[in-house]
Amino acid sequence: MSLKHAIMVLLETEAGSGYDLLKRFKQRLGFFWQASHQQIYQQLKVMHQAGLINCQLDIQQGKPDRKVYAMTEAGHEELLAWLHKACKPQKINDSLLVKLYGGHLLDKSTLLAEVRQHKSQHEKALLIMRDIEQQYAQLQGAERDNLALPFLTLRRGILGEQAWLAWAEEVEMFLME
Amino acid sequence: MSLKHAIMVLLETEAGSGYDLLKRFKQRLGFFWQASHQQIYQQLKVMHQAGLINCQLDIQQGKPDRKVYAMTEAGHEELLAWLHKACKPQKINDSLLVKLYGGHLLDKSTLLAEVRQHKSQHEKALLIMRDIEQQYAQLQGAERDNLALPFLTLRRGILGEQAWLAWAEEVEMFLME
DNA sequence: ACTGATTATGCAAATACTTGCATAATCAAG
DNA sequence: CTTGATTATGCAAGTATTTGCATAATCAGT
Repeated sequence: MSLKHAIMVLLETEAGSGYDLLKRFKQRLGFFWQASHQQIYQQLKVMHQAGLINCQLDIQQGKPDRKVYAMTEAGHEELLAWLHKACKPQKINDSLLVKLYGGHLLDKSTLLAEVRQHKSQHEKALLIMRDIEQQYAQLQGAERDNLALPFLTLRRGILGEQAWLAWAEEVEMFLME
Repeated sequence: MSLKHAIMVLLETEAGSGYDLLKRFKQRLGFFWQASHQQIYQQLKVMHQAGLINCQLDIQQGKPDRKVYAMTEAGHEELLAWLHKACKPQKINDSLLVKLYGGHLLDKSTLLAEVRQHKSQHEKALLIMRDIEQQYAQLQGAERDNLALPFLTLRRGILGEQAWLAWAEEVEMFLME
């Protein structure tokens, strides 16, 4: 399982609470790793018990206390071991394609409507990524160098979305006939 | 959950055993829906209990008996209901990208080796899909028309793999510096 | 003052998926 | 004649994820 390792990649750079991590997932890994708040909180508990991370209570008035987690030496070693081990190819489970495969049971206009709905989501995602790409383009020196790898993961998102949209045009062409 | 619905899309066209379905998943939906034999057998049992499919024993000598499943009326209705309902965007969890994001903890040559390993898998997949595309291109008339939607799902695979490989070149360029 | 979004955490139950094991026959190749 | 691949099915246990519920304060807008 790799939610554990995704969390550690984020904690390695900076300690944080479950809620912090939820936000970091959305902002930084969201295009290629999606995790819900329940997954994160449950996983943090398990990882804490396993000694991969430690926890410091940040007592706040009024608000519930924040639990700030940080990597332990054992966690760091586990992360490095994972990084050195080959990872499996991504598992793909895309219900839109299953639906399209069985689309002869549906009329074209229904399929078209759904494809277009998905298309607008992908367009939105692409715009956001393009925006981040622009911000990166304006960086210089060490700041830019430090973000080289995250930038490459962003490029994966951009190229992936472009391909999705190019495909959607082929689908639209067919369904509008 | 949609494994259920993927199975129904396959059973709708033709009845089959768990093993048949396993093969159909690999050959037909494999590029966008992956299911293991345990998943399929367990799911068939559940679906049978729920009355979505029925089961006929095909007694064979020597070999274990085949259980041949077919759609029931209730299953057909459930499938149609699912097809008419909008589906969620695909959930993406790609550990290679998590690894790359945290790649500053690793040396470039290690990352490069892993990316190249994945690249060869994607190249292989693309070749297979290209081959099926060629076979489709030679079809004519009704046979071709019947496969129009499966062909579009194949196109998704091809465009997706091409984008993946284009991205891999950017990554290699950076990692070879 | 109220409403709804955001911050912040969590339990419990249900559902889904993976891993490891297990059986057992047929068939093709060396 | 034996080895390994393919056909064919499944249990049991462990791990992971989803869904629904629950609490409670702050902050911005109306």
